[in-house]
Amino acid sequence: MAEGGSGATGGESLLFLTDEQLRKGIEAMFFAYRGFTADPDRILATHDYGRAHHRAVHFIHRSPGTTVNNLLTTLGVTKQSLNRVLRLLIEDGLVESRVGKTDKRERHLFLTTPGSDLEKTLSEAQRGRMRAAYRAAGPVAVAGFRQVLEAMMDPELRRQFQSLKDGAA
Amino acid sequence: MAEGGSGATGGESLLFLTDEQLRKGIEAMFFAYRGFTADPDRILATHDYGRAHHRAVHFIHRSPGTTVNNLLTTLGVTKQSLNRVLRLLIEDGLVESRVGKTDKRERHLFLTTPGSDLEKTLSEAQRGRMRAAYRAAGPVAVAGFRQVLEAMMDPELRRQFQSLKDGAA
DNA sequence: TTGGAAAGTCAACAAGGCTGACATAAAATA
DNA sequence: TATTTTATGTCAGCCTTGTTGACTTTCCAA
Repeated sequence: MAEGGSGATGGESLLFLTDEQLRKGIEAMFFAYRGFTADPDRILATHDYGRAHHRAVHFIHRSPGTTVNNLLTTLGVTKQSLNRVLRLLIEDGLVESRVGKTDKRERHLFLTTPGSDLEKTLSEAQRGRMRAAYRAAGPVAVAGFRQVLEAMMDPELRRQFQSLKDGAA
Repeated sequence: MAEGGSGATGGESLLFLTDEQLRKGIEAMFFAYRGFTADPDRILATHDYGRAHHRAVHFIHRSPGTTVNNLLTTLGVTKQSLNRVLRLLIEDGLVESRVGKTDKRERHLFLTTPGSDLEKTLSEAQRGRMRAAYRAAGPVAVAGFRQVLEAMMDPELRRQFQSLKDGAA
């Protein structure tokens, strides 16, 4: 209230830490996350998969050969929960699970060609929205966006995110 | 890859629209959202409520006297789904439902004192993290954060968000 | 060599989405 | 006035995706 209503946030003064500003940030996260997942969700629905499958496929693509254990740390779910998702993806031939060479308890996960295709479709859709948002907001805003998001993560997740950020391949 | 690794995003050039940058933004959203919900989730767990209850309580606090129909548009769920949540909150005495004066079909929703208390606890926790992130990133970053989030919303949700932003009381 | 830890799987349950069908009351309209 | 539409609530049943508990296989270290 009593806000003038110039730009998106004002943001020049100390005002950006009022409860009101924080509440707006919270609601913005809520609504933006809905948009963020909307496009992949639509695609997934036509394939009888859900968000959980998307996340698995994304991170297997991101780190081919990752183990189940790695993956469930990244995703923050229980192994039982992940297992259900993986089982279906493997049955459907989107993911391949290879027994570890040095440690036979481990399963290394890879996308098959159809798995890669789905990943591509999903990430294209999601990147499309992201690209539009980035373009609309401009590089300075994007840098700020990323800074705030990183600061919002739990420290452990932030470390994980940062190690994913540049590294690997 | 081949990124130099100076700031969070680089962000000065056209680089901010590469697929790699977009992928990082996507993963940042994912991990940040986990942080965003972590604190309230912990509190809710001790009260036998879930995220759905939090969302209802938040928006009833935000717009006291709102109708069921308004609320389910805002939340983007079905009335059956919302009803299950509201029924429990009303039973537990956190929410009060008053028959509309002008239109007696409508139910207007209000937080009771205990409902307000829970809302306060939850939003304090969530604002705490938000405040820390805002403080760490600074006002310019915050402005950018908000710009990108708004650009990411579905147009209809964006309108809704913007009308909530300053308006009402 | 044996006992514990680690990785993964199976089973069962809960939360919270969803659809469909139906009831009621009130409002709007023909 | 009679009919239709709107707002809400409720029952039943389904699905996804979390959870815990119990179990097997494998590895490693005492």
